[in-house]
Amino acid sequence: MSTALKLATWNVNSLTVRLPHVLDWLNSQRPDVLCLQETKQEDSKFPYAALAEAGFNAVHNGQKTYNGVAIISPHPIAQVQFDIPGFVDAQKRIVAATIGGIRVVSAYVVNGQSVDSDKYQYKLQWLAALQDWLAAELKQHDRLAVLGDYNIAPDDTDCHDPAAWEGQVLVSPPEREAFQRLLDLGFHDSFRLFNKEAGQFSWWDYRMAAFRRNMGMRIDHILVSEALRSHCLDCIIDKAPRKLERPSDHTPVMLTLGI
DNA sequence: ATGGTTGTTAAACAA
Repeated sequence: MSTALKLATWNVNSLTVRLPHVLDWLNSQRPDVLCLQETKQEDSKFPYAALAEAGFNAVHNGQKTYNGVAIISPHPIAQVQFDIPGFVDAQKRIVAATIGGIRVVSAYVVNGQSVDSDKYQYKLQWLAALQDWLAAELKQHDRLAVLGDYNIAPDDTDCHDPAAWEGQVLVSPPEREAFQRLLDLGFHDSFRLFNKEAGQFSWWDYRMAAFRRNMGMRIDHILVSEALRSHCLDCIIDKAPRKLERPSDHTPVMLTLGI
């Protein structure tokens, strides 16, 4: 007898603004795990009560104005970890927890702004720290899923116009190599287990009617450990929330596991 | 066309 578990990730670009969308989505999809990024609020502002009303527990690692990550689940949330251990970072980009025997990480990878920026160097350093930490996590947790906004389009098929973006942040070779090093730890890009088509995106810039023209990137990912790979049943990008009034610029990605 | 939009917070900064 097996149970279906639904694990999702969504960069909401301000939970203050997007809470109605998130509550509607939680109520319609009833995921077992929803990881959020860019909540952009201090923990004192996080809507624990509204989520509890809908039947969900939550843990949040937030800060004012920027960043902020959360894990939401109807199940008990245990062994909560904030930030990357041993990596000094003023920015709130990681929360991890164990839910239903699965180790779950909600990650908001640094954007990097442009390849000649100090923020890009921070991005590469941050990714190196993430890799070291995930290597250690894998040793403790066979069933590990790392969900989030990676701010990396792993392949040219994940970018609407590879020629125009060549060498830029989100697609530059050093970032893609960092992403590959995560896969080399033993992770799988769960979306690509099911869908090899180009033009499947999770983020579209607000400008230039990019969503309508499908000028996007696939930068939100659900990486799963080897032990979870054979349990993956489906992974989809749900474009419906991106079509709503006042949407986030990202839309949810959701993995279904048969456990 | 080196543009455009959104969010936070009050003129930029980040994405």
